[in-house]
Amino acid sequence: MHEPTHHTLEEENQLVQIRLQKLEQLRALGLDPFAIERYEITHALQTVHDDYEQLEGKTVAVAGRIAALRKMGKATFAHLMDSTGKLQIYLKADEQGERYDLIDLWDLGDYLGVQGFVFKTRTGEVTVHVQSFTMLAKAIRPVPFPKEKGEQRWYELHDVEQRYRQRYLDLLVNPDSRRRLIARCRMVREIRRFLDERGFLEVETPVLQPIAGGAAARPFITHHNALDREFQLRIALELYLKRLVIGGIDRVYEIGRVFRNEGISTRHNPEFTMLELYQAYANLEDIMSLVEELFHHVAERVFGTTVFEMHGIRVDFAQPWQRIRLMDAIRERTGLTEADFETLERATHAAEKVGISVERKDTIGGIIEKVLEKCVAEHLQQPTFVYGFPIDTSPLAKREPDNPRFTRRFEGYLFGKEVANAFSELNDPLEQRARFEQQYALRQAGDEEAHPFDEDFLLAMEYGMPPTGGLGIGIDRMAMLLTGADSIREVIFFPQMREG
RNA sequence: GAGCCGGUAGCUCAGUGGUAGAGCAACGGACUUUUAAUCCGUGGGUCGAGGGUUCGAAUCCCUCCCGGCUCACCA
Repeated sequence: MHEPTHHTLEEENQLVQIRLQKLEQLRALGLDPFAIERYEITHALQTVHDDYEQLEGKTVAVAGRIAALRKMGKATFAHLMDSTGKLQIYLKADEQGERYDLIDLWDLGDYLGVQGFVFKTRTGEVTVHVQSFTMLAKAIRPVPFPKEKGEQRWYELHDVEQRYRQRYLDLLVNPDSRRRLIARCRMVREIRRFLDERGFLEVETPVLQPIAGGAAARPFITHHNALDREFQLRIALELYLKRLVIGGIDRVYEIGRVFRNEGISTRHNPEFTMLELYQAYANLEDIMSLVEELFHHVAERVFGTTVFEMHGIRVDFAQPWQRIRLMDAIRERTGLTEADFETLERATHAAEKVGISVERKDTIGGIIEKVLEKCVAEHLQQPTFVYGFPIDTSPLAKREPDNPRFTRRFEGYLFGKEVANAFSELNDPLEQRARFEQQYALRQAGDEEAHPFDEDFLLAMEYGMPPTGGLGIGIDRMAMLLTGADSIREVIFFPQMREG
């Protein structure tokens, strides 16, 4: 634990000192900006542009941050910014009288409320001719608003570290960041809307779990003082949602944070957002259709198009996804066949032939999935369902009836990256017990990420679980692909950072 | 965890052994339809931190911190 660092503003630089002095002057004049509680606005800034025809000559009240300030003697122009956009304001000295000098106490970043009439300058820009104004709050640190001309920007906040650590500044001054992060929020909203329309119930399940199961990953561990026992932070939503299906909630989903105690990279944040849904009486093909419709819906509703492009590849979510059996995809790309993976020895040999190093803990299925990741995934640019995953890496999925080494499981790929994972859920409690036992054996053999044995979940399944289709989607990854972000940190407001 | 690159003014960046710089921002002045406003002037720095080499270090060496990219585990 580190003691928090306390700064005193007196120690800060002259830019802060000057703003503090301006604040004092305002207070001395009885205009303390921090005493203001409310300012009644008639319009958001963008709506003044949108409704200019009706508003011309009319009086409006608007508010926002000062994002640009151009004082030219006895006339002053400024731009206010709010969450909808920007609007220019105009003040004249002879109309304002003594109050005109208050402009000298304005800084970029301050909040201003103004009342005035709407007009267009001779260069055609919609502007509010200010009659009265009030400072609503003051920024005592300089906000790095860039210089702008049209779409061009100068002196923009580029420093990646500062953009992540002080995301509020990034949001204020970098429109691309703002658009991308808001798009992610709207995606989540549209996913909810899509599922709600189809009769799914959104639920919340425990984050603190006795045994974090449902995926292969190392958990975070925490401690409950009153119970004096250890809990793990969830690594997946799966096993609790299935308990709810057993409890009669036939269509259920959760969008929630899960936690995996693993490395941080451009594609990994220790806490990330998962969507998992379960639909009783649905099979794998039903879930494929659901995924197709979900992406179509989100694309259209959030981005207004079904066509997306990344690195020169165009995809269209109005089209059905391609479907290919995993072992067929591997054969197409490597020439390796199912027979090459019959035994661990042969599978190891086959993997090494295509340049993949096999670790001791790898199972046959693990090796097959490595071949998928290394040799096949990058070719799956168009939306594609790869189905028929090995049984030993899919301990919660039903077997394929005619090929028991593989399961009724698919992964959805897009632009070469995995975006969805779905099973026809295993609902046979006897087989589920046997699968957990296999995972337990792997764990005993040193695989820390093998699925834990969950006796309480088995108990639930023994009371009867319907045939069920299930789906998991990494929301952050989905947001990266649809917004064209190269790093997961660009689609998470506050990504994990080391202590700075 | 490994390799490569980076950290200099509020912001964006120059500066590779010899007095710490530029643009924007700030401050003072001029300017009543500007819009990267313009013009004149002024102030502003723990050069990520610590140690070392040297007459002299932002610069060379070592250690550490933080970030980026690539790789490995994974979603």
